[in-house]
Amino acid sequence: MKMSEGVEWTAHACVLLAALPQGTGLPAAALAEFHTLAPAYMAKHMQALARAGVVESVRGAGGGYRLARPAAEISLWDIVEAIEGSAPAFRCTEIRKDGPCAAPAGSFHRPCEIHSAFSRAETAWRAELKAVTLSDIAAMVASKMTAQRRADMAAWLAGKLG
Amino acid sequence: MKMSEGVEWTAHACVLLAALPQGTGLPAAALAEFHTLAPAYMAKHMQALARAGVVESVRGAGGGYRLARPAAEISLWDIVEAIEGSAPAFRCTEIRKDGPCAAPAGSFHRPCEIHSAFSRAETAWRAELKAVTLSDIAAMVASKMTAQRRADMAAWLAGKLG
DNA sequence: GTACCCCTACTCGGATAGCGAGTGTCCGAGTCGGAATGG
DNA sequence: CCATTCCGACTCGGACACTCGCTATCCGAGTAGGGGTAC
Repeated sequence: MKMSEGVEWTAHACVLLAALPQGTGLPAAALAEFHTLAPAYMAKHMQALARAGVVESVRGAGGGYRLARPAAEISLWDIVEAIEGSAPAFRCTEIRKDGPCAAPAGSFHRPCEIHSAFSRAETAWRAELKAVTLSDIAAMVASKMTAQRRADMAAWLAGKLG
Repeated sequence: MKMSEGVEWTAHACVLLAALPQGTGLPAAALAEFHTLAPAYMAKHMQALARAGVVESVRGAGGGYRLARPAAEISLWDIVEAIEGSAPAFRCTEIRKDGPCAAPAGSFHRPCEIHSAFSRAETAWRAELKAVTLSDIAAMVASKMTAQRRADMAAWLAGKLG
């Protein structure tokens, strides 16, 4: 029951993208460099985000990834879904339909009580993630940022955006 | 991001134990047989529940597993924690402390915004699971059970508890 | 001077190894119950 | 008939292979941008 490391990587990368001027992006190598992460592996995760429609990819010189829609319309759940998929963590295999006391398949009240309890829990979990958008996080991060770090970022971005 | 199959297995097994007369139990082999599951693997999972204090084990002839406390005091979260451990699914590795724009380690507002958002989501998830007890599930299952199945179960249990 | 073409460099995308956690099984340690035995 | 002892069977517990998915990497496909050339 552990989440892929890629979720953390891409979440931070998307927050960085959200801080950029509208319409601009960064290549995967730069997104990895910003947090000192393995470039090839970061590239793989960004592909997943592109497939899911969270970011758009631009090939060729000066290309890279940029958010596919405004940061206020991208939630943490969108990122989790892109990396991990939308399948629930708890998979009900309906084991109650087998065994010496099993009733005929159609006679059960479905879904089973255990399954529905876990479904409720996951729905609550997803609701919390859907309530947090990239713009929320970017705003909070920006409000806590020191002037020094803000200057460092501006200088670094200037070198990347050319 | 998928949960161990053992959670489903042991959850159903515990509901069965909750339906038994107070103080009585069943061996792991019987718990597996009831849902046609691999006996050895079920035994392994029941060991985890015993280590976590959710069930008590009794060795020797006529022994087996029984709930360590009343069914109303055992939640689904207790079972998940026993099988999966209590570590959160999202592990923050603090990647923000590295990179060309990283500030000194102590200067960050902690925890990071992404981390706290995932923590809130997992807290909500756990709260839902903690709100559901074995007695809740057992009561719902019992209320939906047909007379035929109730008789089958009584006969099967008589053969096991014999 | 301008328009066109080509070529280089850059970036994404998918295909390919490596590794660790979950999956699945088995055999030894420990214990209870009952049968056999002697008083 | 009853108490004691011993034996057998049963059950848990941990140690041992195996599989699958996440981790990590590299190379090919495709494209933008700039320099060169012809008009």
